[in-house]
Amino acid sequence: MIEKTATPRRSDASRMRILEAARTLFARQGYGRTTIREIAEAADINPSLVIRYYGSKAALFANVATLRFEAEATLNLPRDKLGEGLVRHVMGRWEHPQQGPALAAMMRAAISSETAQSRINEMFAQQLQALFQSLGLSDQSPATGPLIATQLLGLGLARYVLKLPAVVELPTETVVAQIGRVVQSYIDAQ
Amino acid sequence: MIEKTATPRRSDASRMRILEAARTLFARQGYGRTTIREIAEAADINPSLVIRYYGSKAALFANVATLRFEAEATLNLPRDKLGEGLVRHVMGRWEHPQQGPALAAMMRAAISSETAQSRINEMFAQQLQALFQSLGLSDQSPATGPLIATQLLGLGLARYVLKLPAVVELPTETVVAQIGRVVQSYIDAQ
DNA sequence: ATAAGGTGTAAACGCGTGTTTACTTTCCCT
DNA sequence: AGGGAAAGTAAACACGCGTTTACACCTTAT
Repeated sequence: MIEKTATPRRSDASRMRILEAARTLFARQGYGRTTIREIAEAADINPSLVIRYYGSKAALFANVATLRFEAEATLNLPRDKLGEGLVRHVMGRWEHPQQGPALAAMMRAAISSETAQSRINEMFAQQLQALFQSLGLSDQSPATGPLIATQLLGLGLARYVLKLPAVVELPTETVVAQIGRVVQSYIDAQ
Repeated sequence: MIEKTATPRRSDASRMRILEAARTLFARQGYGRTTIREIAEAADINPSLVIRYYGSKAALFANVATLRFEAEATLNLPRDKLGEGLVRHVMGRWEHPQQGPALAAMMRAAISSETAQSRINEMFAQQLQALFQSLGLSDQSPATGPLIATQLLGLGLARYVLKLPAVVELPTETVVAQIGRVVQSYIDAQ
C-alpha cells in the first residue's frame, strides 16, 4: 500500500499560491481587513476559486492559523538558565521572517475576536499549558506558568504587535537579560 | 463675559445617549463589530442623527476613546512600595465597572488596528511615558519604563482581554505580590 | 473522436454597511 | 399667533463584501 502522495491534483500549484497569499496577507493586516478578492489577486487567481478550494474565508483562515511554540527546544537547559532560555526562544519565534508575522496575525485575531475566537484562545491556552508541563514546572506553584505567560505575552504584544517605540528600541541583550531574570524569578519563587 | 455653559442645545440629551450607547457597545464588542445602527437603536434614536451630531463613525469613536491611566494616584508612595502600588492601581483600573471594559475596547482597537491605529498607539505611548516621568523614574536606566510596560500590558492582556482561564483564576493578592515584586525589581535594577 | 470531469473565468446575487437626502415635527422667539 | 430654525424621521444611495452561478477551456480515458 504505497500512498505517499495521496492525491496529486493539477490545481495543487494554485492551491499553494492561495495558501501563501493568505498567510502573508492575514499576517500583515489581520483577518477582518483582509479580503478574499485581495488574496485572489495576490495569488493571481479568480476569487471564486478561493471559495471552491477552501470552502469559505473562515475555513481558509483555519487552514493557515496554526500555533506552535515548539518549546521543546528549551527542554534540555539547566534549570537555572531556563528563564533566559525561554525569553531567547520566544524572541526567536517572533523574529522568524515567516512565522513571526503569522504569530502577530494569530494574536490580533485572538484579541479582536474577529473569527472563531474560542478556537484560537484554546490553542493559546493549550500551548501554554503544554509548554510549562513539558518544562517540568508542574511541581511548582500553580501560579508559575500563568505568571510567566503574562510577562512573555506582554513582551510579544509591546515589541512585535503594537511595536511601541520605547520597547522596540531596547537592545535584544537587554531584553534577554532583564526579562530572562524576571522569568527565572517566577520559576524560582516559592 | 459669562459663558459658563457655552451652548446649551435642546439635543444635548440625545447627544449624551448616543455617547453612552457608543461607549457601552464599543467597549463590549470593539470598533469593527459595532454598527451605527446598533448604537442608534441602543440610544433610541435615528441612525442619521448619529452622523449628524458626530460626523462619522470614526469621529464618534474618537470622542469616546480616551485613555487615562491616572497614575498620579501612586505618586506619593514610598519608592520601595512602588511596584506593588503600580500593579494594584493598574488592576483597579481594569476592574472598574465602566472604565475596565472601555480599556479593553481601546486595547482591542489598538491591536487590531481597526481604526486610526496610530492615534491610539500614540495615546498608549504617551500615557506610558507620562506615567514613568511623573513617577520620577527618568533618572533610571531608560529600559526601566518599557520593561515595566511589557509586564503590565501582558497582565492586562492575559487577565482582562483574552481572559485566559489560568490567569483569571489567580487570586488578586497573588498577582499583586508576585507581579508587584517583579515590577519593583525592574525599578531597582541598575 | 468524444464524453467527462477537473480547472479557470466573468458576472452577478444578496446582504450589511456608513452615509446622505428629502421631508415632517417640535420648539422657541418676537 | 406665526415664522424659522433645530430636532427627528424614513427611505434611499453607493459601496464592498463573501459567495454563487453559468459558462468556457483544457486534459485525459475510453
